[in-house]
Amino acid sequence: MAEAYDFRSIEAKWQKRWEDTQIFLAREDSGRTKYYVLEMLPYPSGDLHVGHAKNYTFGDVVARMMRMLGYEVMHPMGWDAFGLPAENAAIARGADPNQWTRTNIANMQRQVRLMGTGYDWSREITTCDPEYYRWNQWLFLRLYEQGLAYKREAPVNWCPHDRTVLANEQVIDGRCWRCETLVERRNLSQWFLKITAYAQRLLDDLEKLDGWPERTRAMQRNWIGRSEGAEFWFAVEGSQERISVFTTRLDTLFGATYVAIAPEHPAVAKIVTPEQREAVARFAKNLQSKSELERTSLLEKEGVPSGAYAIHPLSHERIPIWVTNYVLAEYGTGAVGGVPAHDQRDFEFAHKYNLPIVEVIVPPGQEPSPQVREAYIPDGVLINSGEFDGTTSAQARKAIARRLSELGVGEEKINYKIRDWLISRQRYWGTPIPVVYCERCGEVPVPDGQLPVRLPPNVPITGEGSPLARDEDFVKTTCPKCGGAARRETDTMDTFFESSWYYLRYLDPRNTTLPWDPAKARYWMPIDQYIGGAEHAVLHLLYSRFFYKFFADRRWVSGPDEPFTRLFHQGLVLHEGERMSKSRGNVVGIDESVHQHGVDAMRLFLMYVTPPEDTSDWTDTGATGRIRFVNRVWRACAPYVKQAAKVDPRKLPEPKNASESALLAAVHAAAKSAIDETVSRRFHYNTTIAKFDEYVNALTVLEQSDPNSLVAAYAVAALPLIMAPFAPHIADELWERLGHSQSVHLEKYFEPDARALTVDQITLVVQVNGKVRARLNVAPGTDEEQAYALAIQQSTVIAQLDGKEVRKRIFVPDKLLNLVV
RNA sequence: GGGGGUGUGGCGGAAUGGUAGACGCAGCCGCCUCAAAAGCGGCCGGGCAAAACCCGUGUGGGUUCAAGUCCCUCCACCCCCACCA
Repeated sequence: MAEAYDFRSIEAKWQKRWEDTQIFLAREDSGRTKYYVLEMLPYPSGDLHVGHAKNYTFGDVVARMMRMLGYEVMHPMGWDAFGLPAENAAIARGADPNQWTRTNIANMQRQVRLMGTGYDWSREITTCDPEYYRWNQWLFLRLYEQGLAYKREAPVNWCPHDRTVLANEQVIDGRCWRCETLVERRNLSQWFLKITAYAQRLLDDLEKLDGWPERTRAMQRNWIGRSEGAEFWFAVEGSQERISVFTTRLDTLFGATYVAIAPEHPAVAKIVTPEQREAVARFAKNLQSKSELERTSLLEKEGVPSGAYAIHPLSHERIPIWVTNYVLAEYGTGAVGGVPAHDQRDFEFAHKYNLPIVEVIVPPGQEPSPQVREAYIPDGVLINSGEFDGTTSAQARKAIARRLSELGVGEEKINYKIRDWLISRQRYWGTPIPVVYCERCGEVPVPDGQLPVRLPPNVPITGEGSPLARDEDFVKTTCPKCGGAARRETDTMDTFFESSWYYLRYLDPRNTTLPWDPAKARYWMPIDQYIGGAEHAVLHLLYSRFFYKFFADRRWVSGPDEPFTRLFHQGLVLHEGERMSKSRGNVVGIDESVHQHGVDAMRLFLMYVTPPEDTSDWTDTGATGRIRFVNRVWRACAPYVKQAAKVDPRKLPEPKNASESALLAAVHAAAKSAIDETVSRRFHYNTTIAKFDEYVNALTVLEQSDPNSLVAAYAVAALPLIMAPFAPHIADELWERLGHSQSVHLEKYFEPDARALTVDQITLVVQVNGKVRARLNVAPGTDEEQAYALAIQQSTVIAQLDGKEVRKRIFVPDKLLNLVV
């Protein structure tokens, strides 16, 4: 093999070979311990770039390592194929969404194969296949039966550009997460999933997920947003209405000098006085015309008096009710007690409208302020609070809650920020919601036997209104209950529905009677290592946890009721320091990169440039370094292949000299690093690949001094085993040239031997008062006395000791000797 | 405002409390070559002519025989959430 390394033909050869021999199939009956590693399934947007490559390469290295370490590895791939871009392509250039999606999938399949990733393709799924989405519908019906899927009218987020509603999780800074259009509020009748029923469990179980990044757990905690407080009501003077409010600061209750209420609150219409009716209506209308963003980013708090008065539940004082722009209709009860002295927002509002400011909390041992200039937020001691004066905030919260409860006007309460998950979309390219509306029977779920409710082809997509609603052939149906005329639901499901359970379908992708066989879930679940972007922290990852808990409650899965034991967020890939984007024209595509550098070099570069969780920067010069490495491997191995073919890489040779033991140590250190980074789940393969460099460097050194070295031949024989998960193509090619008939990827991983890692000379550091003064080359195991005797002969040490007495010696075997004087 | 995180050469980064800067990129010098590319060898934190010595992991302190690493202070930057009552 004197020829130069031709990565193009060799990589293509092995990709075909792996596929033909199906070496990556996952089975349940191997008797091995299972390991399920999964990258979040991609949306088939058209082309893969090196950012995708980093993600899939990382998962593939982990999968190949675990397989060689003796696990039965599940590593599947699929396509998250429903969604807006297909439909937008249809609107923009008349493409058929199905055709558009299928074309993209075909191209991306080709590219994924081009990367040499070892997937079990027999389990591939595509979520827009009727055989997939029928199980979406089936699961929806099970949720419906349990009261966890329901329809109601509610103020929802409406994206005027995409002409659909959005889940709360899909509104980012008041804008649509896809097109960044300002989102509007609309009252619409929509389907929801009752994720709030699982709020507490979703929160509590975050504690168990110690294999997740802390920031992701923190984000979910914040999103669920539990707060402990109390709910109580104000009577409205001269009315039967009561205004309920939620507060976490019941200790400040006596400081409430007004009630603030959201304009959308249903009580507003009932309590507003005739004189104020017009002003309130105008205020509400003005506010409604504003987008969510304009509304929530308003700095100025404004309001109008309703004209009505509330009665304070304890002091029985009469306080005004104001309709304001700063109380959220969707959180808590939509109304709050205004406590200007102890809440900055209330302070600003009261200041503007000259409402009274009553101080009720002071720091312990302090007098009330002569003039309140800003809200005092911390806990303290109560004043101006009747019988509660002198108690601490913490005591007062309990005591006041008790009193309100005795009076029957309130109680302690836990509130969550999380809302139910809105899944209706007024779009075409999604799973039809399996419900019909019958004039006689009302809302009727489609029976299982009639699934799937198929998405009709050739529906014109103009972007105006729900496309399915215009397809009369689809809409007109008969009632499953009475057989009478009925109309189908024309909304489709949020695509996060299908991605909340797809990892279970991989386990049993061709099952025609159930979405998956619970026995298969018992073997494979939970997912041992999940890999994907941090942007899904509260969308996909929270929805999936919710679904999985529902499945666990139904006993469709067993074991822990969390689907993802360990989670890893890979970092972005930049290009020369900039974010890759089509508009910048700086996207580094897979085809281009593979053609230029080869797959192995690309994989090595992506794993080498940073630890996988960090942002990495694709630079052509950096990638060049890994091409050099691949070529170096080839050149360094070439002269030894003949000899290495006769050497057993599992049998440790005896080194004859220092270069040989250095190479031997480098070989074993490289394997040890690969194993350590994998089993520790740290995955810092950048350090492993650095050790590959040292491996090949040591081999090159030996090659020049001793072309017949047996240790060098051994290093060449072992190299494919050690590098296989990282550079799978060149590894298999070398393995074959060494005379092996079976793929190296089916071999057991190389086992590092501690004996090889011990070298005959170590550097022992001599410190004086903690500063390094000399380095001794000694045999490992040199004891303290020997080391000391050598150390005090060193001129640099003598100079530092300068006749002073050595008060203390610290000796760390094979590491250092510190002399304290 | 709340939460999470990060600060190490020109750059990416390495370092179970124990030799700071492994490995690579860029750069510089040399060998090879008619020449270039590739390859091979060497240098590469700062100060000094310099082995020695001094300084050096955002800042200031502390713990320790020993701190990039542990604790506290401050500074800077990044990410997420946010009139959430």
